[in-house]
Amino acid sequence: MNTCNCEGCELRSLFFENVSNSEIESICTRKTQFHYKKGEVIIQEGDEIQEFIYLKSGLVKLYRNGSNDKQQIICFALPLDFVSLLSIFSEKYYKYSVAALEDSVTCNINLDEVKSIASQNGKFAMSIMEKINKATDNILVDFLEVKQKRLFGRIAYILLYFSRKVYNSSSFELPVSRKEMAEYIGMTVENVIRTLSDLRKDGIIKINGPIIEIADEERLERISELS
Amino acid sequence: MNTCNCEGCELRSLFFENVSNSEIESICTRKTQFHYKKGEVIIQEGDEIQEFIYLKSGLVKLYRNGSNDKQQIICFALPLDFVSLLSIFSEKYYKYSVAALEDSVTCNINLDEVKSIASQNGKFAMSIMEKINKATDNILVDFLEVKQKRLFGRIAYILLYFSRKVYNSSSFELPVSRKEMAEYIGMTVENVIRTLSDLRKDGIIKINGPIIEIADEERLERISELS
DNA sequence: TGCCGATTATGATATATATCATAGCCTGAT
DNA sequence: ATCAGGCTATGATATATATCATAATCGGCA
Repeated sequence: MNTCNCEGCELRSLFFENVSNSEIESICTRKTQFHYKKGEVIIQEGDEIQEFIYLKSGLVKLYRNGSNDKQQIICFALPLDFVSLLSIFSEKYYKYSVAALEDSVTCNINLDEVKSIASQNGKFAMSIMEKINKATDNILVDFLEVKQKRLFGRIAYILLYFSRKVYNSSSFELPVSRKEMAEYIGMTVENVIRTLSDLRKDGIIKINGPIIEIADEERLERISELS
Repeated sequence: MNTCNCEGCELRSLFFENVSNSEIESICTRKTQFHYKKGEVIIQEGDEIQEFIYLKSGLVKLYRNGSNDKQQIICFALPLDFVSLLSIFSEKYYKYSVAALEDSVTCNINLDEVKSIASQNGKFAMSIMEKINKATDNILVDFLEVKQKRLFGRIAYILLYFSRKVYNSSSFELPVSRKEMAEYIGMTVENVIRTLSDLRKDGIIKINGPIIEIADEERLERISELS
C-alpha cells in the first residue's frame, strides 16, 4: 500500500509548505495509498469524513444523487487536486460521492492529524484555505459558465475542458459516457448524443469509438461562447 | 461611521471565538461600518480585495457579468453572512459584485489584519475555514437543486427560499425584481412573470404589488420537488 | 405636471429540449 | 454460445422555454 516515495512527493511542496519536517515525517509514515480501477467508488455519499484525500494520478468525478433518482456530476478532479475538500471542514459526513473515471491512485491522510497541525500552525491552515477556496471557486465558475449556455454551448464547453485542462491535446479518449456528460451539463443523454453527432457531421469534431478529436477548435470555441 | 457597540457584537462570538481580547480590541477600533441604500453597489467586480466584509443587517446579492452581457446572480447573503468570502483568500481582485437588495449595513475589517491573526492563530484560521466551507457548500447545494428543476420547480424553490430562510414568514415583500429572479434561476423574465401569474391563478400564491403570500405551501413544496 | 424608461404583464409564435420509440452494438454473466 | 442489460444512435413527436410584440403601470426626473 505504502509505495510512494515521500522524498520527492509533490504533496510536500504543494500542501505542506509550511509544515515542519518532523510533522511531515509523522504524516508520511502513517499515510495510506489506494489504487482504484476505472469505475470504482472512492467515496460514498454518507460516509464519515475521516481522511484528507489527495489524488496522485488518474481522474475522478464528484457527484451526488439528485432528488429524482438521477445523479448529478458536480465536477471532475485531476491529479494534484484534493478530492475530499468540499465540506471537509464543515461536515461530519460526505454529501457527495467520488468515483474513478480512470484508474486512479489516492494518498490518504488522517483528517484529525491535518486538523491538529492546522490548529497549531496558522500558516498551514491559511494555505489549505487558499487551496480549498481556489477549488470551490473553479467549481462555481464552471457552474456559472455552463448555466448561461445552451445545449450546444455546454457540449462545446465540456469538450474544450477535457481537451485543454485534462488532456492538453486536441485528441483524447473521452473519460465519461454520454450519460455522464448529460449528468454534468444537466441535459438528457439523447440530446448529448445528438449534439455530438451534429458536431461530427459539421466537421467540427471527429469521433472514433471513444476517441474524440477536435478538428476545428476555433469553431468549437465560438460555439461555446455564443451559447 | 463607527457606531456599533463591539461589546455585544455577534461577530465576536461568531467569528472571533478563538481570538484574544487584545486582538479583538485592535480590530474593533479599526473596523469601519458602512450603510448602503437598496440598490447600491457594495463591491464591484474587479475591485481589489482589501477587506473582510460582514453583513450586519439587510440583504444583498452576489452576482457577476456573464459573457453575453447578462448578469448572473450567484447567491443571496443574509445578516451574519460574510459577504466577501468566495475568493477572498485565493484572489487579489473580486470576481463578482455585491449589491444591496435592502438597506444594508456592513462591518469591514482590514483583510491583512485578519490574515495576520490567522497566520499566527491556527484555531482562528480553522474557524474561518469552516465558515467559508459552509457558505460555499450552501451555494453549491442551491445551485445543484435549482439545476435539476424546471421552470416551475425553480420558481417554487426560490419563493420557498425567501419565505423560509430569509423572512421566516409565508407573506413577505419580494426583495428582487422578476428580472433578478430570472438572473438567479437562469430563465427569462417573461417566463418568471408568467409562472408567477400561473401560480397566482391556481391559488397557490397571492400577489399584492410587491407582496407575495404563499397561500398553499404544501402544493408549492410539491411543485418544487417534482420539478 | 408630464414625460421617459424600466418593470410588470400577456399573447402569439418560434425554437430548443425532453420524451418516447426503435435498433444496433458491445460487454459481462450465465 | 447465448442472453440480458447498458450504451450509443437516430427519428418522430410532445412539451417546455425563448423570442418577439404589445400594452399597462409605476417611479424618477426635467
